[in-house]
Amino acid sequence: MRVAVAVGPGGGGLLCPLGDDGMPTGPAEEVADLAKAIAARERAQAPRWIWAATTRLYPPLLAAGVRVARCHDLELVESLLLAYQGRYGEPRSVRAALARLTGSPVPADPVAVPADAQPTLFDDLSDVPADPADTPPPGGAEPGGRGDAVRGRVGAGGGGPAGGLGAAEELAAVLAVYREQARRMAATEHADRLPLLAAAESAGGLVAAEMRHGGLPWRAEVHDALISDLLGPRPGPGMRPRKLQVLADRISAEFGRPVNPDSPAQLTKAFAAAGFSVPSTRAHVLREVDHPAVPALLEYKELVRLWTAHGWSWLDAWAERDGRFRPEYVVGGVVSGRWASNGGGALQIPKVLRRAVVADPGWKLVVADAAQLEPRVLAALAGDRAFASAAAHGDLYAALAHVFEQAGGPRAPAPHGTQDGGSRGGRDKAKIALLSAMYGGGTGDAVQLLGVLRQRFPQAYGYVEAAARDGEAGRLVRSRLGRTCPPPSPGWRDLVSGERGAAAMRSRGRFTRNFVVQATAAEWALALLATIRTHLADPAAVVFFQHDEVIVHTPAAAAEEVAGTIRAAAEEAGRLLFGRTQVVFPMEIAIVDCYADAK
DNA sequence: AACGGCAGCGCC
DNA sequence: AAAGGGCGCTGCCGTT
Repeated sequence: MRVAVAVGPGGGGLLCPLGDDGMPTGPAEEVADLAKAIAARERAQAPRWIWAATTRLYPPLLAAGVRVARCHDLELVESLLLAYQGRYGEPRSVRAALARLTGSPVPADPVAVPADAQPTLFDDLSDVPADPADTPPPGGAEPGGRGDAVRGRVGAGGGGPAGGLGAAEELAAVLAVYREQARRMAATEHADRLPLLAAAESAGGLVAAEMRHGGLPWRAEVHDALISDLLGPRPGPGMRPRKLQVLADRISAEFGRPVNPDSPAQLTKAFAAAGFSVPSTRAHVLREVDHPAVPALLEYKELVRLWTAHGWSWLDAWAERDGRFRPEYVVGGVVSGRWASNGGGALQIPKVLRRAVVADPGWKLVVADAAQLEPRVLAALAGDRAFASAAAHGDLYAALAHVFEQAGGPRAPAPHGTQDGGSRGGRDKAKIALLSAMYGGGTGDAVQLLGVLRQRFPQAYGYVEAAARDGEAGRLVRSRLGRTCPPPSPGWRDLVSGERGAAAMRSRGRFTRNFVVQATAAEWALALLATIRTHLADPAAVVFFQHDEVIVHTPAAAAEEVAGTIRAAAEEAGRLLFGRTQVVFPMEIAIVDCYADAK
């Protein structure tokens, strides 16, 4: 069962049931309260909702207390299909897709509206004024500030009517573009896979909106205590926290002159004056420099990072009064299909701050992490029997180390008594070899290990090698379900034939080599997330997702059950992508009160 | 004063 | 121990 949706003015809209062929089975129904109508149909039929963009449609539904199980997000799918066709970065809105279909001028995508300007009602495109002067920017933004974003959104309309689409036009566009997308998916050599990817991506859009709506539990007072302890009390405006000032003074004293530790240029000069020529002032470089300012400098770097990225201004901006952190997630924001985030650095929460992520009283956090996801994905992708059987159990790296040691013969005997079948050092080497194969590295020890990898696991090795060769030749590569890497940049072919062409060629090879694994891992994670979401019993909710890790916030009594749901979802994700495979995707799961207590 | 590139470092 | 892939965010610094 499928129902197409279009948004009208004043919270109303149009609903149109579709048959299996994607054609309407009857006339569209005009409804005065779209949220209410969708809620009723969701209860009765739980259809797949066909709509223009989850980012526009779903937040107001959530605000009205309405959740849906499934959708087809035309905008996200348009991106996937354009990429599949090698047409990266073209406008992906429904209006643009329709314009391509009808041969009319293609409007540029609207500039993203600021994250804090979320609509409280349905904003259909016809509500966007033709003249920005009609609408004062939210929050009374100063000229040249947020107002420009609003202007850009309207002005980007191109050939369409100035005010965008009315409900009837939007519905017509949704129907036409949906049918066209189905046709394009069916026409690919991955006709059975792209629809899976489309469904997973669309489900991702739903979870992303729900995660933003629900928020990650965040205890501002814990965060504050933590940074106050490390940095000293909150300083006045324009002042450094006390501990940073102490360190800065000590650094200057050790150099014998004032040095701004925030300035790489000043630091380089100061080191030069002291007789140390440093190529950069990165921490790992400075660690090797024998100068008395170094220890204070390293400590300063660590703390200043915490202060600037996650200090009190972060708390002011992001820790909401109801004890939640609500970042904006951007589904498919990374070309590999990983998510990006907008504001708050949601996908870069430092480990020390995980202390501030605490379950509500009577609730638990179920923190689940896919163990060694990318190498397992490679094993399943390549269909390498030997590699897959190494990945058929718990510790993949240990299993590989075992194989390596056998390959090495008497020269590298394994110490006895280790329970995982290989020495610690062997395991680390296996890990390095594998990461080198997937990332395109291969210096030092890794060269030799890569040779072993190639002999013992020719298909797995060959799989990433082939992806690298494709990239070096300027060709496209795809994930398991058909997500496609960008073509080389316009100047790339000239660059490659030029003087320093080899470097550019290898660089693209490393990118495509990694792409096939990273993008397939990302879609495995998407399938995991979607499956978890559909099997989660009501008050429990996914509150965080980061590449290969998911956190569910649940009433304590249901925590064990949630853990089971997650394990089952991991198996299901493997089946969805790879069918029958002996590769397993084990999850490391911790049931905790505080994120910092996981693993 | 505003903008963009870069350095540096946090996460996977 | 670092390197190899992907990001976001901040402050510095040169340019406009």
